Amino acid sequence: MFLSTTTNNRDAKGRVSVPADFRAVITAQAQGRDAAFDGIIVRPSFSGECLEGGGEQLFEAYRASINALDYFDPNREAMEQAIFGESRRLPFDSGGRVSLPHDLADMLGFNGRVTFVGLGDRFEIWPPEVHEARAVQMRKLASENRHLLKPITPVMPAMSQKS
Amino acid sequence: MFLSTTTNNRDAKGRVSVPADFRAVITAQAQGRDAAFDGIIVRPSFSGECLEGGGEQLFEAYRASINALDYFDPNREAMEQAIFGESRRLPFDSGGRVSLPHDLADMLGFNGRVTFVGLGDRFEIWPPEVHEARAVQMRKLASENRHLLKPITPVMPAMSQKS
DNA sequence: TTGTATCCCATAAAAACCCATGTTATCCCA
DNA sequence: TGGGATAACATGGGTTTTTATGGGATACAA
Repeated sequence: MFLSTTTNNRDAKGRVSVPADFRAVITAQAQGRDAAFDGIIVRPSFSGECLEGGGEQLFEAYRASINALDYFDPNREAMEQAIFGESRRLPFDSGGRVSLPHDLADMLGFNGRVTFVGLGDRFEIWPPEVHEARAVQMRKLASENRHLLKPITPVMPAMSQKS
Repeated sequence: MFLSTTTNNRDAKGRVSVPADFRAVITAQAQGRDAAFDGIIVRPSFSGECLEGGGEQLFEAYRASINALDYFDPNREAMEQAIFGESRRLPFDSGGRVSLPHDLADMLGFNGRVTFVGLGDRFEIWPPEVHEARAVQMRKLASENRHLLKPITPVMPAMSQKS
């Protein structure tokens, strides 16, 4: 599960460190599957304001979801284009960095620093200022609607007490 | 189940001992799941006055709850941001401590001592003075409204006492 | 060449790890 | 039931490892 928010530098070569715990999540996902690719996959979000990213697992999930659509459904083609056509593999270098292509950086307005936001199954990459402004709003909205969150912690399966 | 209230020191390195019985709860939860992570996860509460924390189980429950929201519900994005984006994994060291990041400590006003309050499925972390003041009010409010508590003690299935 | 991507090495700061100690709680046994 | 032995816990400090980050050297393509 991707958690927390981290802001890292994007250097002159376009390289950015992927937060270590994100890397750990991806590496863990990579176990238990053929998993050749060591890196992240990103694509412009539907809103166009940020990049959406994850490991190969996330995009496998998208594939399964898209495969559930009818083969000749025009929406399917649109999804295929938007999800698969627009995404990029960004391999880790030896230090756990990826290089964020210039065209994507330009599109999103990255200038020096980028913010990784963990969102459970996936993460997003934002220009720090844009994210900060948005986070304030989201926090407010979430707080106002927190009743939507059902605290559904499962009852534990008979915790075995030792004698 | 997280129970009781404990106040521990936060040392110069930002380390705080998680109460031993809280650790026991988390360890017990960690059995019976893949459970790689050994530690707690915390995030600023909606009120912003304290940290809310729990084991990975709590946040899995949040995930399930959030997944139940419609994919394009703006509330869902807000929840993802507020819950996942703002939370942090705090791994235990060998002595059962976590290090409480400076930015969170500053945000909440921790200066040396922190209070863990068990709340059943989760716990909260407060500056001791703030918690103490609040506890008085809560106690009063709870007392005034104690009629809301249904007497739910289940009828015990004839507990067989020997001797 | 010139720009771009990849690989390797260096480093300061932060995080994780290891060991030590006083104090409290728990156990055991007479 | 008293009290000493034992274990568990909270806490401190030093050391090692990771992490984020920079820069140079190399390979490739436009």
